[in-house]
Amino acid sequence: MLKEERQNYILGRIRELNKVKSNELALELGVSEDTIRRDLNQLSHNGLILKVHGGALSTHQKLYHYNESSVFNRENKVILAKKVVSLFKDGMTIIMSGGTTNLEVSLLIPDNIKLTIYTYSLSIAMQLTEHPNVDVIIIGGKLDKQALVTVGVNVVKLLSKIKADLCIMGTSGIDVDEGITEVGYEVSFVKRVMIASSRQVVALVTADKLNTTQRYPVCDLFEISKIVTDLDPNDPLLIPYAKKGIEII
Amino acid sequence: MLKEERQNYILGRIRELNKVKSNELALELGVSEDTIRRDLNQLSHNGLILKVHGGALSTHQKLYHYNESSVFNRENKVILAKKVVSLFKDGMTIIMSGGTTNLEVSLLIPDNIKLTIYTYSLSIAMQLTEHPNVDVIIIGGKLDKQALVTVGVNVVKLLSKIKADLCIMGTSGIDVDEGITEVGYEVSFVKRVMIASSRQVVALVTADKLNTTQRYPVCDLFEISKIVTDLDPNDPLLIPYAKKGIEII
DNA sequence: GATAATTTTGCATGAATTTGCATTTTTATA
DNA sequence: TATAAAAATGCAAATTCATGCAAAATTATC
Repeated sequence: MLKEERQNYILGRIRELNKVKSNELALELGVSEDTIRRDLNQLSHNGLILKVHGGALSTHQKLYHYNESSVFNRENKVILAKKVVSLFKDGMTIIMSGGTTNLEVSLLIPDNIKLTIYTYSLSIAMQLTEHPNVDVIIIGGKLDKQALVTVGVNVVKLLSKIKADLCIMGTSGIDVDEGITEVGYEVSFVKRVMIASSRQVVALVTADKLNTTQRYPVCDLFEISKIVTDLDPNDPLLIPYAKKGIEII
Repeated sequence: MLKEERQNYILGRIRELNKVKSNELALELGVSEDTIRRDLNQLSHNGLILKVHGGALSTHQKLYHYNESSVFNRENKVILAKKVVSLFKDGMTIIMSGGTTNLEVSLLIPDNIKLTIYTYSLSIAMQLTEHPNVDVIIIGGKLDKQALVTVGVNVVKLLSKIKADLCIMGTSGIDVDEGITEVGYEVSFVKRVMIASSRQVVALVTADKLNTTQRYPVCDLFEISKIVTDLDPNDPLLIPYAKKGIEII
């Protein structure tokens, strides 16, 4: 058995098990542990695996880890996110805003669906790298370290050139009369551009945002086509919105 | 079960439960409590968890956490990274390429230094959000999920418009005659543009990359001004490069 | 195809790592 | 303060590792 052949076998083994032990490989392949060690060192040297005492691990261990417990009100956001992903159809081009609700959405996209997603959120982009069939396009610009999103004129300029099927937009405030409003001016501006670039707008609204108003206006209710909440679609709180002709999910 | 495997399990457990108890882990994993304690101490030492009497707690309120143990050859990269940050002066504009060496650099930038950093690496951008005085500008584009960097024509177009003081560039191969070379065509192209946009180019070279050549040429040696390695600057391996007039650090 | 050069492999040695246990010290809590 | 659980410490056994070296296998060259 050739060296390369053996090393390919080891790589395959690591891909399937995520780890290998030197002594087991030596037995499996009928060579000395020294040889295995040398193989592992070479593979590790090429960055293909991670050598550890006693064997090796897959390097495909994530460099960054998502910390579920730091998401506020997570259960409700998951309920909401599940409804959102049901709107996704194969081949769609989608713009996603930032926020932890959208982050949950990106976690729940089924593996088999093919999408192109534009986002200016670092966290969402990071999360989407785990999805096998989503093409991610990051909208670059100056990074807001607090919100982990890019902001500024470049973001607006880039967004305005996109043509998307769907805009999945987190909200800070929504009200029957005032429409959708935002805390920050910059974000409100970006969201207006997102809306203009999308055929359909879906507003993500957790119950605590209903009937609240923030400082900066984003858009009137008639500009959005769907509201997704963590409530039952027939909840009385939602009736005024349904009456405006918006589909409630 | 390998030690690292066990520690990964513990980390996973903490992520999902927010806390673990030593005695329970010992039972779950079939090892002594001493071993668990040693694991917890090591993880705690790396800042990944918070060790407490009886077990450990999750530390990070952060949404994403950097996993140091998955970086290959980390000790040497840290040595190298320390030298790199010594080149940073207040007010500089810097372009940083991707790669784990540069990731270590971004970890080690002193808090008091003010910089503007352009990067197309998601991991580096994420890391830099922890720095109080660095303005981060993300170069957007299609995301390469493997390398966690943006690629494509947009990246090139945006890079070519930047004027930076310093370009901190990871390398895949460097050779006295062949200059700097890269594994992938796309990356080699991006690096050429980075170089053209910077007043000074600093090449990051771990010892194992010295005198190796990859498939795609990036630039000749005379185009770079400094080489930073994890070796002693007077190491005989580096003499041929010094003779070409490149400063070795 | 023969021969030389190079690479690969297995083994011996001592060093280093990992682990569990016994003992002592510290901590949490009633 | 008393008590039990947990932690620190030192130690020994088992395993793994790095290194040098010679034999074996592979590759290159004629």
